[in-house]
Amino acid sequence: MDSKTNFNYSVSVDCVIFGYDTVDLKVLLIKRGEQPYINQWAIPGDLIHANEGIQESVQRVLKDLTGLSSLYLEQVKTFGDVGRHPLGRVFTISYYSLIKISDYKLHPSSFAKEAKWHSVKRLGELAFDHNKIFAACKEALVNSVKTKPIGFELLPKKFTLSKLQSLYEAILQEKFDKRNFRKKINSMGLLIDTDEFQKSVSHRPAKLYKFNKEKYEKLKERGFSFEI
Amino acid sequence: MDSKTNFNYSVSVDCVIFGYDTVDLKVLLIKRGEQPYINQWAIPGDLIHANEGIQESVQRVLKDLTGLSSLYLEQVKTFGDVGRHPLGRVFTISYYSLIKISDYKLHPSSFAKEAKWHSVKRLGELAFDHNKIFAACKEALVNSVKTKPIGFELLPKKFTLSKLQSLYEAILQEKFDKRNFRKKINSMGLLIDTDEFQKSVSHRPAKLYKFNKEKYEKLKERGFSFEI
DNA sequence: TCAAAAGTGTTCTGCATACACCCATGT
DNA sequence: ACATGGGTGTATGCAGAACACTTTTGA
Repeated sequence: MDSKTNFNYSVSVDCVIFGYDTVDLKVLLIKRGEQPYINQWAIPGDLIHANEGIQESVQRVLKDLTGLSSLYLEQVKTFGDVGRHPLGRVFTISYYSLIKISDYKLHPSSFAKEAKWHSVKRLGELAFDHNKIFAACKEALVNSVKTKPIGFELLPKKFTLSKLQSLYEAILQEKFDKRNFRKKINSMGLLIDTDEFQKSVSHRPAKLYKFNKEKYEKLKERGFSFEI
Repeated sequence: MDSKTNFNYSVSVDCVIFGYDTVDLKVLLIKRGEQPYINQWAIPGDLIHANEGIQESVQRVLKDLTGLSSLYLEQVKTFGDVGRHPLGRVFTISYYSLIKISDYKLHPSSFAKEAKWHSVKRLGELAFDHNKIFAACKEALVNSVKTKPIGFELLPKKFTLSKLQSLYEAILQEKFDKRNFRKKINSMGLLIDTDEFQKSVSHRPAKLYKFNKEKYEKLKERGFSFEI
């Protein structure tokens, strides 16, 4: 730390953006338009600017790419293997975030030429060490989806209990019993029963619920812990 | 990423070293011998060298300071607020580690003039943003101590069930019922009953146990999950 | 004989699990 | 009328929580 000669590394953020579309957990990837790894899919990211905090930087990347702010953003892990970037020593701080796919439009001012939602089940080989980064972020998502009601954020404002269950099944890759799932959700008392129903479905229409975020915040303060 | 002009940041590792001494959970801090924050207590750390991986770097710091390798090492979070270091943009990747206090000696070749174990209950104001770093690492320790048998690593090879209980109580800041605690530990079947007992204690001598690490590894592979 | 910690079982309660049938709607 | 998913209750087992007395040793 004695001289300026130590200041010769670069630091970026990479942001694994998760979304959900009634079937599958998805991740938003960009196709690289330049070397290295040209034309390969990659996790969106950028170098951290000089006067920008880490989280600010992630939010900028996300906003540039999607026009959206994240519903949820969490730092996961920092990667910095010696050879991970051909141009020099680049550390990358990985985050994951959640957005609603239905809100998403590829943003015109984006730095990415092409961006696409990929099912998390079938990712090919990504640029750099991005497969490792993805795996770490996926694991972090799974962990916090079990202990925080962030899953709700991926659904439309009003949703049915079956949709909620499908979402958890997609993320956790595990089937749940319908009655037990509903029992657990109900016992938490975090849903508001709108008195609306699905329309024009060719079966008995399901009730629509909203997530009661205020109540969750209050319960949390009193030591309530969410668990699925 | 177009030119070398982006390579002007610095990256360090900070390592929160936890130990336990029959009463209290402790953390090893060093007293800074230079500006900034001269004479304040700080979490040991160092800049990452050019040809060194992140984890390698943490291990070097730990070895230089204590002469020991860590029994456990885990990356926690990266800090990089714009103003956190007066000399420039310095990111720090924080780790926590566990060592046995009884094995520890201040290493002669150490870069630290003074190092001392502090009870985690009474830390004063630390250098830089080290109070924030400490808090994050403490939380990470608590989380993994509940789900991995890393607590065992902090005790002598042979220990009594009461010592084990005290350790968990110190780390988790929570009292346990003696019978229920023993029941749970026994039901996991991870202890080897040495047929030895404490000596020259002025009360009924307690049985000594060893941790059965091999068995734990096997059980883990079969899906066993440790939980306290 | 006293002080100090070791050691030991049972009861109760609540939560997770397993499980099968009727209901409302569109076609 | 049929196909499709929506919606509901009960019985069982297991694990966590509460709880008090006897034992062994050194001083």
